[in-house]
Amino acid sequence: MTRTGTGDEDVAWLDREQQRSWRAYLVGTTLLMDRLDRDLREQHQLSMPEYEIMVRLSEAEGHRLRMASLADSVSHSRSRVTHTVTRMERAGLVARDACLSDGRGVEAVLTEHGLAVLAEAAPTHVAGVRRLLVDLADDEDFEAVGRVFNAVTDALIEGHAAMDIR
Amino acid sequence: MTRTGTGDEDVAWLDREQQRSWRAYLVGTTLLMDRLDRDLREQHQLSMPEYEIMVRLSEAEGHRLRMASLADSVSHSRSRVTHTVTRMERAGLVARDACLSDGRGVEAVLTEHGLAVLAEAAPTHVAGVRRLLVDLADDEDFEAVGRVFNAVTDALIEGHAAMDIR
DNA sequence: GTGCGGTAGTTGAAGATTTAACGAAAGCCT
DNA sequence: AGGCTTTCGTTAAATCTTCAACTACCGCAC
Repeated sequence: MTRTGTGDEDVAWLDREQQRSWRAYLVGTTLLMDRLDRDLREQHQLSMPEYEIMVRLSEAEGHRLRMASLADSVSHSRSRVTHTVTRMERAGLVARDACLSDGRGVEAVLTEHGLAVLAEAAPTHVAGVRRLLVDLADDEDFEAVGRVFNAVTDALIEGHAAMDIR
Repeated sequence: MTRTGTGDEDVAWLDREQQRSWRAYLVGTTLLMDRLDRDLREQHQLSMPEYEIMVRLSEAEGHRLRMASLADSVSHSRSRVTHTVTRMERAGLVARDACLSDGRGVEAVLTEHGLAVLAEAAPTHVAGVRRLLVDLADDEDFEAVGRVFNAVTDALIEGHAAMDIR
């Protein structure tokens, strides 16, 4: 509002505590994702994005999902999902299937092998998430994390908020 | 402990609420980082990693830091920082300088131009962080995020604070 | 001093992601 | 039916990141 000459007066900077939280989040996220990804790769020859995709497929009807839904559910670009699924297909984790109801459509299906790999990977991955994140936080703090990032998601995806109001 | 045949009994899965928080965090982070990065690129021809590096340099003595410190402070690999700094050097944002006290060392220095670009980018970037994250959360919730990811960082970096367990 | 392990930083190739453009099929409107 | 627009998924190229060497230098032991 006032002017003193530095040019910063109208900028709503973060206060010291907010700054600290923001950086902790940035750095912590970098380290955490890095580590979880590395663990998955070393122990199960899977990347995080691949794992995420397998989880979504495993939860779907018939272990299959249209490419677009898959992309939306993990919030990755369609192109990215195309590439990831191609790699996974090559590894025998998923298969592609034409969509009967829509000539343009393609469905990704989790294979037997994919399901087996997921069943192996899930326990160690979840243990990592616990050990490196969930168990480090108070229950209340972790719930706060959930609230905050649900709000972020709502702000960045149209139609997401409506779904969650319940 | 007991066995019923599904094989899941010894696994400490996340409960419904934890699961929800974890996914919100994953998806929210993906969307948020994507968006902040996109905004920086469109408005200032900068990527998030580049911006992060400029912030660290701007806060350092003489606007300069050893490559290794820079890498540590943003939690990126040294190789990554080498590549990023090379690109930034090409863009005239930083310069490289030999380190006097250590023949192996290299210092990255923020140029005048780099400082000017940062001064332009910072307000809009911070505004985005506020609008898409900080202002969406209760103060207390955001502080919780800070606590959680400080704990994560402590757990993943030796010497950061950890090692008090055991 | 010499040797030796460790650290600093770079390099090039491989891998992953983004971007923009594209062909094919749907949906819609008349 | 015909034309127009949108959506689906893929592709190729550019960009960014990781990975595994590799050089150069430091520090310490002897």
